[in-house]
Amino acid sequence: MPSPLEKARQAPDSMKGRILSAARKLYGEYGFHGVTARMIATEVGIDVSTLYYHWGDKQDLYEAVLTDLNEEIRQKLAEIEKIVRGKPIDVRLAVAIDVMCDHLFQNPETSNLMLFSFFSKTRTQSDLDTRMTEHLANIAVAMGLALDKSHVPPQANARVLAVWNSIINFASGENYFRPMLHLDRAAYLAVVKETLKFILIPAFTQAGPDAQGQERSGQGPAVSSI
Amino acid sequence: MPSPLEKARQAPDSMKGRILSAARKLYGEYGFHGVTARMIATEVGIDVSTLYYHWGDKQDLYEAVLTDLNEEIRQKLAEIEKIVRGKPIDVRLAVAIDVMCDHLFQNPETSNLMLFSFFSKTRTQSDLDTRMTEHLANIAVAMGLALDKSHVPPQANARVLAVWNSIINFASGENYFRPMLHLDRAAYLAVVKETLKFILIPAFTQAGPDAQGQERSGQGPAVSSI
DNA sequence: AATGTTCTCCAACAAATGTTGGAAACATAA
DNA sequence: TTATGTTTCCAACATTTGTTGGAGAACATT
Repeated sequence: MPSPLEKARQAPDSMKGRILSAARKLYGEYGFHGVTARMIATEVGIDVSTLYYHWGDKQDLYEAVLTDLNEEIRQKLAEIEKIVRGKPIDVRLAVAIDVMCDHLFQNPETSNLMLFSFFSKTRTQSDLDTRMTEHLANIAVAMGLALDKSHVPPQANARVLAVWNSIINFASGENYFRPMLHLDRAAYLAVVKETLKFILIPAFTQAGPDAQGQERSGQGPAVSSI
Repeated sequence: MPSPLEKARQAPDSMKGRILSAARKLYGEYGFHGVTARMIATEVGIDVSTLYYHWGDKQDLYEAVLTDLNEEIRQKLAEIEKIVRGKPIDVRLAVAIDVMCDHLFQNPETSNLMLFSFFSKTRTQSDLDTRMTEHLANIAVAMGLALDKSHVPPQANARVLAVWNSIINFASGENYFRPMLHLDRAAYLAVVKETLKFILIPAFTQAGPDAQGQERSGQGPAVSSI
């Protein structure tokens, strides 16, 4: 029998897995409070009590969705890191932007769920929180903003967050932004990638590849411990 | 009697105004579906039916909140534009970041409400949508990314969106990000401002003040019609 | 004081929602 | 076949939620 510890990543054809992915889709669209147990059951095509049979209460299911989400992100980041290891920072950023955009545009609920976690009040502290800290630390080290995963200065984390958020914003906001730009999906995706590279790459390359974190133009204190 | 058209910006001490600001705070924290009419009434300290007496149904009240929000943003942008008119782009950005951050950190629900509008599915098309397009066009022209408010290329709008979103993300995400960075409010605000300047200014200054929109490093197609 | 208007609350209703008990359907093994 | 365990659904429950009617208080105007 499978390890009882692998709670995440249900077999997608099992009933439990089908419920999980329907819940994920709906929670991503409407947020926790915007989704009812019956909505999820209808999406799967089952009775609502079957849902309770497999996944305790609504909160448990939501946490399971977040755990699943976290695992997906971890995998994607590892995949990117494998591609860009050792490359210069501008290439790293360009590849990360391309790969993450492609992925997030194919899984629109992913970025939505992250944003809901970031910006809505939740009563219970979620699992995603601590995992997110890990992801950020890994990226910071990979980008050369910190030397040690366990000692990442706040400035470095903040820069990683800025990059991260920029990317997921455009993915999450497609329904809102794309009509404003009058673009079809493909054109929107292309413009987003181009814009992200335009915004993000100069910040990390301007001072030269070995001077990341150096302060320029005298705005605010310099990042010290890098 | 006051003009019936000034629906937004209620007198803050009137009952209608008190309800509006309580609703605004709560909708900003929990989103539309996360807030009940009774929560708003309790926050104000009145009975729920009094709320209905003043503001039709829950949806009407939410739309009123968005209209109010929009007016506040318009005012703030106008105020910024007055300060920075004619200044070079790096100064414009630095001032805009400082002023907007100060404002958003004092009114945390503002950025939350915008993000909810951007990223959650809403059944009814809101007023904020069209206003947001106007704001973006104004900023694009002010930043020199477009010559004419009515002809802003999608690339220019996308760049403005990237700047805009970066700012409101840090404000909205304070509850989530600040514990991750282990900073108090003041330090967080300082790091955010520094980070935003680090990320945003180089993109618009690197190629020189008269070359905004020029493509660099060969990523993607150039912005043509600027 | 009398009267009309505005405001506020109490109580209630219908619908929606989270949740559960139990019976049927299904599978599996003896 | 029977016996046993698993899965699914039907029906119902208690609570929450959006919403309204009506009675009284507060207030203004005569």
